[in-house]
Amino acid sequence: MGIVKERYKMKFAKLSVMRLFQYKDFLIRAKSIGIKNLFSDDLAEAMGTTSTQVRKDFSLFGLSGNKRAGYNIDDLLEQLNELLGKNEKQRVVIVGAGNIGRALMKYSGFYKEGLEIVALFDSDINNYNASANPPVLPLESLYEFICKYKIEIGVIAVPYHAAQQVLDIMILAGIKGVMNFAPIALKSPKDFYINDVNLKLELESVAYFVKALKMEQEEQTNDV
Amino acid sequence: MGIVKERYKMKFAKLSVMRLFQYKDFLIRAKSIGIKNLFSDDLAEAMGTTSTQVRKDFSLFGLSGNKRAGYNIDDLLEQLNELLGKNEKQRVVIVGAGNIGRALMKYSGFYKEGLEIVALFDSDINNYNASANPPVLPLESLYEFICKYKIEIGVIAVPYHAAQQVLDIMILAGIKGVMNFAPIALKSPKDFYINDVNLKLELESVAYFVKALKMEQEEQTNDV
DNA sequence: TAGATTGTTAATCGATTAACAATC
DNA sequence: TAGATTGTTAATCGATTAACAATC
Repeated sequence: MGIVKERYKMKFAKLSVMRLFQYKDFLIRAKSIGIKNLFSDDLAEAMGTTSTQVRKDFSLFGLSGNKRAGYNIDDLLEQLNELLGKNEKQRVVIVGAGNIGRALMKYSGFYKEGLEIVALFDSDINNYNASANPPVLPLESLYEFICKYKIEIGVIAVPYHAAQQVLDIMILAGIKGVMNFAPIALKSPKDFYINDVNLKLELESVAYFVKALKMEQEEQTNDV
Repeated sequence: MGIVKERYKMKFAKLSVMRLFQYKDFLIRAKSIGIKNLFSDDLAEAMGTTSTQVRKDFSLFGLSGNKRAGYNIDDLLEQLNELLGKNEKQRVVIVGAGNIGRALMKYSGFYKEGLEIVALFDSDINNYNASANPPVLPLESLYEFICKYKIEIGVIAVPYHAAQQVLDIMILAGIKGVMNFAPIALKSPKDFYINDVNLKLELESVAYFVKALKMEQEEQTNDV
């Protein structure tokens, strides 16, 4: 138990943690088609990374394999589940029932990862649907709901001018971390985790690098 | 002209480029309320970063200010527009007319950044709508459409089992870079840019760090 | 001028990659 | 055993941060 706790460190990079979740997803699929063991090479190939990266990640989190047979999928999955928290379910609320909010809501894979989206909240009365699963509730009931069900994770999928307000309510009600889609630098206490996801910037960066690629190719052509 | 070309380098990190787009958005808003000049400190504050970071980013891309008056918004915007390509419009196709595809489609801010979403494609006949703006077209017409309009940027918002197929068509038709929402390591030529966005992993990582925060706090309590 | 700010160089930090010893 | 694989240490790479000279 002490060892497990020891492993939970904030210092771990988001990217390492995300890769762990990816390994886990792949292992589940591999297991479902009857595979029992895997080498770091196999995992690396499937994920588009290197075997060194895989072993480094595992080593960082204290996951170990076997020098002859690689990694036993059952063992690894058990450790990953404990580490990534499949066992204790974590409940999530989504604020904003637009396309982004709905996209996450519809994703069915969270439940088996220990995440449960328990409700959406919206300010538009036309979107309310208390009997849906998950229900879409009025924004006014957000604070009470979070308190009542002791929710700790939130998703902010509202327009940017409403985001800080929503976050403030969440913080007050006891949420400990959010995924934020609003394009704004939110203010929060330092023991609060914010993961900003800005889809506009992600697409714009693609446009930039496509242009950069073209420039490079033109330059090479000119050099000849 | 040579100088501008020189600035377009693949080596620049995605994060720096994304920050440039953010600076630009903020500058546009600042300008719209009548501000003429800004210090790196002001920009940093608005973006939740540091003035050193701002100046470093600018320096990297050859953007300069003034030791007394900071940065002139008009000048800076002009340079950023040239650098980030507001001038030559780039057209984008989105494949997958689900919630993610629609979320991007509905976003109205792309046009003024030089990006134009010209069409969505879907395999479900119920989603077709050729007269919408942008139109939703059958997947079968993707290849022809890309060729005809010389599209260079794509968004892959389809289920993971269809993603590689869609990408292969895109590559064949002349697309140079994509934003990929499918949770799969796509294969592509090396002069092709892929920006993977995995919303599931982003949310799961929040769950992890919330748990990690709690563990740390418990540990501190125990230490007393 | 004195003070404030930029722009750059150097230092630090962190993540990835390479090298390789251990060992099954 | 010989060969293959893990796990770790060291090297590299890249990005952020600190320090500070230049200068308006």
